[in-house]
Amino acid sequence: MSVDCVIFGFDGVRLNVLIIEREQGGGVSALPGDLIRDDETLDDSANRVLYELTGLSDIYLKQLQAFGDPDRIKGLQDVQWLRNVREEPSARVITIAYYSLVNLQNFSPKAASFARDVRWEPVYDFAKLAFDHNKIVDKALEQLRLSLKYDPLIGFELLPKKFTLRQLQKLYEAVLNHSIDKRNFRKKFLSAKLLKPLNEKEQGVPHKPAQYYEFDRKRYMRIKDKFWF
Amino acid sequence: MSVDCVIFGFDGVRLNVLIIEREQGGGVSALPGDLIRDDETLDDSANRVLYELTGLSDIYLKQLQAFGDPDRIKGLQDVQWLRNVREEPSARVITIAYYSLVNLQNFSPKAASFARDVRWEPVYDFAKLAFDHNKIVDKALEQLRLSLKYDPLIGFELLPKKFTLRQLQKLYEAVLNHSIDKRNFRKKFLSAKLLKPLNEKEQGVPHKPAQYYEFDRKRYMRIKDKFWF
DNA sequence: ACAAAAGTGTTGCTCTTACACCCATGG
DNA sequence: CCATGGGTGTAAGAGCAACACTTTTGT
Repeated sequence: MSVDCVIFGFDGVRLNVLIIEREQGGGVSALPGDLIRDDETLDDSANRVLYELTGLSDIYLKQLQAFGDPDRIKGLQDVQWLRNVREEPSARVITIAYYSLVNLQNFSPKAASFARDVRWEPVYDFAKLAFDHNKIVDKALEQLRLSLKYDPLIGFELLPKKFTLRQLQKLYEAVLNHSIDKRNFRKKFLSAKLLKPLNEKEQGVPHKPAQYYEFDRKRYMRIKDKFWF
Repeated sequence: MSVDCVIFGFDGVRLNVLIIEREQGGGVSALPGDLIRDDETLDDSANRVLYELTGLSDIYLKQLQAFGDPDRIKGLQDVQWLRNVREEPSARVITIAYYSLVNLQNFSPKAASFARDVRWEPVYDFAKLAFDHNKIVDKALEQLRLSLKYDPLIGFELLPKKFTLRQLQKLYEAVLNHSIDKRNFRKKFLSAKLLKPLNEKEQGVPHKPAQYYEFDRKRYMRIKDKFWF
């Protein structure tokens, strides 16, 4: 049994996914993932694997779902790679997928273990990944959209502490993949009172400087039930 | 690795869950579940296990999530039972939970394999189940409520082919666990045009007989996107 | 001066909620 | 005739979508 992690990162313009490149077997790209140990919970396992391969920690990972098609590890390149790395290369592997969102600037992943490289790839176009990892990314993206629609919290995970309304909107547009009316967007967030305006504005920008805000976590805690029921 | 199935059934008044009682180890109650075979998909596995233990088939099972706490099978009675039934009784077992909804009248479960009894238990009060199965039921119920709120389809799975608006409303009230205004409820469903009125009314009831309806699946297919986005 | 993004209100529409009475049937 | 649930409309408020112009800054 294994875990695989879909880590979404936002760079201010595009939504990205964290991809590793494997040492062995021709450098195929894949999601960070590895076998689960016998004595750890699933959540712990996901955190450990992510840390071992990319150096990232302190990321809140949410379980997505299990993928267990017996043929999911039967691709030619996949079989080759497994022969190099696993004790029982043809054993059936069910994987539990996790996903998370981070502000890309705050994390600098470093390849380790059997990863020879780690990088951010834009979600809307990237190449074939190992196993059924493309399917897993699709599912994670679908889940991400749903969550964002029904609960704004995860959106704030992707942004720096201080951010402008424009940044927040760009994020929504990148995830939902469609444009949003500026006035309506602002109205919605400002009336929800989830944002604390700071005494600070953008500097050195060639246009009217924007107000900085931060997320009001306490206020969110008080009203979050509303978003779900 | 195993699968466990949470099957919800509606009897017209209350929401129930399908529970089996095990042959060995003092007749502990549990969800229908068993080990996954090496050559089957997770979905196939869930269907097979449900069939083997209860005789039920042709039920659309949806994956809920994986449960993998290493301590989940360490209860005293659980360990005893595993010793009787499993080759490696102390091996770590991750389980993939599935859930589904059925009209209780249409299915008559029959205990088989290591189940010595199968029965429906009301969701809102039942005793301790084996392993972490109570936690699984809670999670499944939470998921069921969310689904029902955002997509009416699954509600119809729980009802007979012909049903009255009252039955439909009772179902919603049982699942969501709160009462709903009759007029608003009817308005909502009738204006969505998801119901086809039949040329048939209730008979022999000691009050004004109610109109029977059936679910308009074609119409649903045309407009279902609306419910999700 | 120009380019670029910030910031700001109103209107019509749709959806949701709250609420009370008469009707048809069986016993 | 009584008990039981079936069936019906309206009004107020909330939330959502569409839409255009002025302001501030750097170059």
